[in-house]
Amino acid sequence: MNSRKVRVRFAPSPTGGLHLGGVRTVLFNYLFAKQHGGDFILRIEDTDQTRFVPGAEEYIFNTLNWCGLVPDESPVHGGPFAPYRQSERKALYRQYAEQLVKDGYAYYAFDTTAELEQMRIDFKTTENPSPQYNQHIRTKMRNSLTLDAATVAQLLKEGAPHVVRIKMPEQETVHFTDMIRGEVSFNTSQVDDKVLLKADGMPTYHLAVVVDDYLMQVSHAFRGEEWLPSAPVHLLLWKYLGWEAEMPQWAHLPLILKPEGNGKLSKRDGDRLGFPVFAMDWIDPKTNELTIGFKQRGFLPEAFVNLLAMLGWNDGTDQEIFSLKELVQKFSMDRVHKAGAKFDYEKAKWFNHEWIKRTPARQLLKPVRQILGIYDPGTSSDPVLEKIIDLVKDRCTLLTDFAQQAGFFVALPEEVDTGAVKPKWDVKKNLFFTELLRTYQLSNTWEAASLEAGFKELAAANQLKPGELMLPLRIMLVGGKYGPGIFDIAAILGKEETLKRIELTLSLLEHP
RNA sequence: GGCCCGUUCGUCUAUCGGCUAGGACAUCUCCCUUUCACGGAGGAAAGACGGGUUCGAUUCCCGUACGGGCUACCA
Repeated sequence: MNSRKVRVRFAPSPTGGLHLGGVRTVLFNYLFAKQHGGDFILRIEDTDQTRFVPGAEEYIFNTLNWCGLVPDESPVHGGPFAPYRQSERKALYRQYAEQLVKDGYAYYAFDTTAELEQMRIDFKTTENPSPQYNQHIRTKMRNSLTLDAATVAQLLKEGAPHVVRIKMPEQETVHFTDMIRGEVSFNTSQVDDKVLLKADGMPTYHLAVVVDDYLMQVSHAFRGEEWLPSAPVHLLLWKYLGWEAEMPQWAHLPLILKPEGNGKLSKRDGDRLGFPVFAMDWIDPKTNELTIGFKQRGFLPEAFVNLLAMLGWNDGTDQEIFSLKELVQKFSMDRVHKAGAKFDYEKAKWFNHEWIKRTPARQLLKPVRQILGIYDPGTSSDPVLEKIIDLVKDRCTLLTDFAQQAGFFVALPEEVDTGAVKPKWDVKKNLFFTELLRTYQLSNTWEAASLEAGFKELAAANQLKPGELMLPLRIMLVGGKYGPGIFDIAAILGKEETLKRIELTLSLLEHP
């Protein structure tokens, strides 16, 4: 076993928004690192210039920041193993690729794209619909294994475009112990000769991940299950490069699946089913298309992190609500599931609701101000807003729900649903409210209990049932059939505002 | 097609050989609430299939079925 310091890395490619699965990988990396007093490092895998999307790297940082998963080392934070962008480490990879060729573990391949395509057509059969560049095919292609040394030297000298491919051994069994799956093994004759170094001199993921993990002294490598089939390539590379003793421990995380049907969760599913799959809003600079994020949908970062953690992990008890701090304490790799989990947006919203309920009003001040559009503390002071938040937060599942649940406190209702009272509206009720106006006008105190008492007294005097009058009052103050106790609302609204709204609606009901 | 991984209520999951199979979301019923929610009580709901091993299998092994992933000079 190695006693090295724990160092884990998350290495996204900047090709778009960070989706649920991506953030969960970050989370598990982070939790494991922090739990062991280790480092969580962020590396950017931007070796594919054709897919690189400007702005994506910054977006990744913003997401990590919002979630509270700040790396110890990264392209922006710096660190002892800089640079952390693969595009800036380009020169490094070539030398290792050459070393592999020299040692006979890899070879140059000069095949053109067209030749490769032709090969896939020529060797395609019903039994083998997708022929691979493997130990059989390579003997029929143009590479340093089939060409004589002089020709190869000449081609290289001429600068002929070429790639470096790993030479997979025949009939060897490669096996390793996955932290989640246990013993996993592969027969090398089943895996193809993957490209290690591309014609443009950039490494593929296979070479880069091994070289960088080695150089950056990564001790544990967590990634999605979709990487499992290429694990033998990486294992062999560690061995061929002579670094076997330093190889990190692997963990392949289960996939997050789409809610209906089967398959990996994709951005499309979110669009189709109406829920976010990205942590934060993502605008594709190529298409200008906006994909809504969990943040903008009204999720608290605590809830988002919590829901992600529970998608594939639990602590063995019935507890479901965990703070990030608690997760760091209780997380354990051996309780991560093997099977993929379908994403359930309803449950996700439940997590958010729980977090809104248990977050102190103070901490909700900022997001609520943003949603209500009141940035000026003068409009509504913090203490008042805190009172409002405490009154309504139980009925808010998303932060955006505060718009409806609390909007009427800070502004006149946009729409007053007079239709809800009009059918039963009559002279007696009109009279009652006119009198109520006078009573409230004269009252010295202005708090919920006395307002309610006065209301009921007056109702009795007019021989009306309070129940019939509460809804009209609610419509007057709130505008609709929702919100907390009506006298609590009136108390916060204040005398002037309350009377104003009653008068306003009263005239609306009289002169439609 | 090949290789790899997986399989407990509709969904997320507990169970590390003794199970009347527990919890949560969703759903249904009732209570609370003179709005809408929150909340409370309760109901319905699961071990893919077939073989072993064992006194005993959801749990261990094998096979089958089903699902998923990979099969690019993408990660």
